Amino acid sequence: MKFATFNTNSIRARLSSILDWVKRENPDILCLQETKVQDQDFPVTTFETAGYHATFKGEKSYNGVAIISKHPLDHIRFNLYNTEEEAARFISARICDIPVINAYVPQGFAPGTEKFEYKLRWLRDLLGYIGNNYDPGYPLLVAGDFNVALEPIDVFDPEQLRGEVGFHPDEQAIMRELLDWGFVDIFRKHKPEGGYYTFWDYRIPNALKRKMGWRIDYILATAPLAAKSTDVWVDTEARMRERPSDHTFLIAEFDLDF
DNA sequence: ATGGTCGGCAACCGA
Repeated sequence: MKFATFNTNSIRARLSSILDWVKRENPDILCLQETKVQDQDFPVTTFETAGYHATFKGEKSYNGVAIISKHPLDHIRFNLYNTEEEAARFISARICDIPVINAYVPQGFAPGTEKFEYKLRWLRDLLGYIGNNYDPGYPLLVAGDFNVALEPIDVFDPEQLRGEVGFHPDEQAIMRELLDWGFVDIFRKHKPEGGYYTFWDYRIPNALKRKMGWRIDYILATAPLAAKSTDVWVDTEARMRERPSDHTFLIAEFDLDF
């Protein structure tokens, strides 16, 4: 079973590249973030024509998440909270009896701001939601853009970046709590060494070439599923050549019959 | 060479 996650930074702007990638890589499940499209405009038929099911929750201009799957999705949930007005950052579904959560964690702007507090609150609420609804002894996959790098080896310049948004101890503490609840960071399991990134800031010129990246996208799995992961990689080659996103595809392979 | 990121969406906001 091939599982992937990608922050699109507009699914409409990169639809043809994403479709090419899907046809080439043939993932079973693909979690997308920052689709930036309202539900009535989501390119659902494009994915259906390619042989995929799709579930999505979007809003105008910002955020937006989707799960694309070769296999039917059920038990679909669109909200982290039980409110109508929340941002489109959470979507979950069950695929072949495996629960999947796709999250787009708030970016946080800068420590000490209201946006940063919102990010911390959202992460805590995600942790609380998972703790209240799942059991670490059973299969669960959580993927997405967490906008938090955990360890010094996960950013290009830990000394300079320490304390900045995305590499701040308050965010890392909640991420660690989430992992300690019962997740394995699948990338770290297979690649214990550093220097692998999933995000390069557009605002840094030639950030990819200069290796000025961050590992802020994750595929997390509870122990019974993590035991079945066989490989993980970041698809830097296919980083949307003609229209690069600031993120890359992150892919994990599981020894599961799908 | 005298600038130097994107996308959405229509002026700037968010990343």
